Amino acid sequence: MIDPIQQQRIAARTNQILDAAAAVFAEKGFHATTTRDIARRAGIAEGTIYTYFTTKTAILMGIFERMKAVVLADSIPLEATDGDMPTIIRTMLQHPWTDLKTDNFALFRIVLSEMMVNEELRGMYYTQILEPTLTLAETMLADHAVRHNLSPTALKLTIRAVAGMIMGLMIEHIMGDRILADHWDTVPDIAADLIINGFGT
Amino acid sequence: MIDPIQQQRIAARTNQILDAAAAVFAEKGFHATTTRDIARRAGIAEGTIYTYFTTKTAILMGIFERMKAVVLADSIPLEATDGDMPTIIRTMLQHPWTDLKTDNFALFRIVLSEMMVNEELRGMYYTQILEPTLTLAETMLADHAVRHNLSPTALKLTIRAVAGMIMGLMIEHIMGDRILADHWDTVPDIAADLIINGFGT
Amino acid sequence: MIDPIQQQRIAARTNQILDAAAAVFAEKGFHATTTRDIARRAGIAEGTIYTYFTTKTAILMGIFERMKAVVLADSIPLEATDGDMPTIIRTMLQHPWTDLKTDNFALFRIVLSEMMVNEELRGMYYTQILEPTLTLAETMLADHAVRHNLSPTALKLTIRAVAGMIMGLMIEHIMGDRILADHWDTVPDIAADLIINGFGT
Amino acid sequence: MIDPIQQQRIAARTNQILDAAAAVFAEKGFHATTTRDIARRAGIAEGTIYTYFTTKTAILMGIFERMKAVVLADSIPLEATDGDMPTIIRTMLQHPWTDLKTDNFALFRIVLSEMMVNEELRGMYYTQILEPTLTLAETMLADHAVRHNLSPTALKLTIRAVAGMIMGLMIEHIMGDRILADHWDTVPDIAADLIINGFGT
DNA sequence: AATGAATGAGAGTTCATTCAT
DNA sequence: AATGAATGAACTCTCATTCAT
Repeated sequence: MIDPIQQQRIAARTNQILDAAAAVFAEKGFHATTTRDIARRAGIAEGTIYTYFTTKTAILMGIFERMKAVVLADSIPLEATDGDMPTIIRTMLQHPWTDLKTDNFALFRIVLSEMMVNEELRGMYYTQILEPTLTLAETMLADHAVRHNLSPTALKLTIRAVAGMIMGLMIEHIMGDRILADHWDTVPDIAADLIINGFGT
Repeated sequence: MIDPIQQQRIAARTNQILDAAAAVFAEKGFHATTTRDIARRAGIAEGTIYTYFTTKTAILMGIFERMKAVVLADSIPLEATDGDMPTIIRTMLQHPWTDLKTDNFALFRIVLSEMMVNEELRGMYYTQILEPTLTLAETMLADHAVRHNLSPTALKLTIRAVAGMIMGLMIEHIMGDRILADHWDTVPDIAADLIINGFGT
Repeated sequence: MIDPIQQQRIAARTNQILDAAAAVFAEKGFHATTTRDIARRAGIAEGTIYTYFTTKTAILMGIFERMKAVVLADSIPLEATDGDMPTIIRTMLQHPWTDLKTDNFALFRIVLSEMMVNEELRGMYYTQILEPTLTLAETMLADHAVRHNLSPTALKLTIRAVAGMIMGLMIEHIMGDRILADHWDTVPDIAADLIINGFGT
Repeated sequence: MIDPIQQQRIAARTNQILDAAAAVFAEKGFHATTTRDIARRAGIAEGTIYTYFTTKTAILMGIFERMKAVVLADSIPLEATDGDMPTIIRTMLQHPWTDLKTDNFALFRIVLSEMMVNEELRGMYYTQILEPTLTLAETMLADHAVRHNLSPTALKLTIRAVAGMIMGLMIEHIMGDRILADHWDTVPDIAADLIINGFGT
């Protein structure tokens, strides 16, 4: 019933298309990219795409799925920090950096763009990535919150603020900010310091 | 040379179109909206749009210009905080909230989406809104940085982190986060507290 | 009933529009010219055009009418040649040259272009200009035909060949032929010589 | 690398579209014809046109190319006249007649019309058809010119007059002249006689 | 499974013409 | 009579998707 060789072939083609699409999307954006562009880049016929994907949007979903896999794979180390607050924060902050320092940055731009507009994609991102991450953080920082008399809601909001900071910094970078571009590697440290110690009064 | 009545009529029609476009864009997104949709919503003929805008994209730019006007008008109070750090931070954080609590939220989504993909719009946002805001903040916090032995670069990065946090929180809200939706009014306080005092160790 | 001042005003406006239209048509062609172009050039409002012309095509007709007036005015000298064959031929050949050496050349291009496609205009040209001219020539050359044993039909065809030569030379000029451009003034003489004496065997 | 079956299919479709376009253009003119008209006439979808032509104008160019091929193919016999003046003239005059006696006549009208207005097309016609033809004639009549003491320039102008006569006669025919229509077959003889012997004094 | 030609709905935009002022 | 904003039909061209081979 399940032919593993078949499956491999399918997976290979699927990835081939996803790679091509990711490359062209990153260059031109989702809407400006035609299925013809994708096919050409993948070195296949336009029609072949539709053997593996029902829709141009489905390709974007596919790209998203792969990104998700990467992100989730990376959140394992977070579970190994074992309670030490500064380490937890630092780890939280450093991850997205590692993931996106590669060429995925341009792609993130596209996915984010489409996410703002496509409810389904937005839902997928929230349910499958953002929410689990936030929940994980809540769990890990629960003790700390108790120690510091932080209400559960306050904790949740704080965590959202931290997560938001990460996302916001990436967007500012995308916007073309030179300062962030020039000191991108030190950003996690600065951010971690800010989060832990505050800016002072 | 300048007929004020004419100008008013032009301004009125322009705004009428902008309002209609904003509404439809917010509902369906920029690409999914047709010029026909806009015309219908505005109660005018499709061709009339092109008396006031050269291009569908120009309408989006027009929307952006109006948003800019609002944002800049609101940044005046920031200059009146007169050096008190907590007040500065709190003011910085509270503004976007005021601006966007209305229906502009959905619109912000669209503009952001297009910004990720449209270089011109991105440039406009960065040059005309983000950069001036960041620069203003730098000026206001310069003294504080000196007192706390913060290098100019560290200050710049910190400010970017704070600004990023604001933007990130809005995006998380857009993503559909219930916690943020339910406690949206207390977010500025929580965020300000986090920035000023830190999360602790 | 007939107010002469009114009529003058109307004639003036009509000509103003016709001048403007002729100029723009000559530059950009009939289809590429918009009523807006014409209005701008004439220094009037777009709507005003329709007080004097029912249609954009009607303007072209108007231009044609004025050209006709010029051409017919010029054919008077032809009647004064008084039978001398070489003079007749030379006169026939020289006229169009005089008319078109001015800026009308570009305009002729446009009218010809539209004539090829617009039956009404074509008919007007044939009935009001070409046919009368051919008939006039037939009358004037009737004696000569008899003397040379030329059948009436042969005469008619010969006349059409001569008239065709004139038109064809103008078209070749329009096509951009350098030789004709450089020796445009001597063309009537060469042509007359060819018609009268022939090219030889 | 070159698949002959593919090429045939492409050529077939291209011609199918060209035929349809030629027919509709001839009926309604270039501008009055819509791509929809062409598609309908060709029995294909509108979009299919654009697999074979980049532009509506490109279709006109394609038609022109085919006309060119016909004309050039027909100019071979001219080279075989072997110096005999009357034969040369007669051959020169008879050719266009053969080419255009079919339904191409209406089409010639359209191409001419557009040529008056479209610089590119005009250039193509001049460089690829008219100029080569004129040059060929110059070569063939060089000896004759010398014998009759005709300067090179006079020869060139004379040839242009003859070529112009042909074109002019066709235009007069297009204009609806009954005489030419009724005696179209004898026109080349009359014209040749006129050219060779002249009209007399 | 792969191809790529064919499809046709639909998009943005133009512009001759109308009409309220 | 003059204006010029408004109109909306109509245009060319694009492109995601289908389907015969």
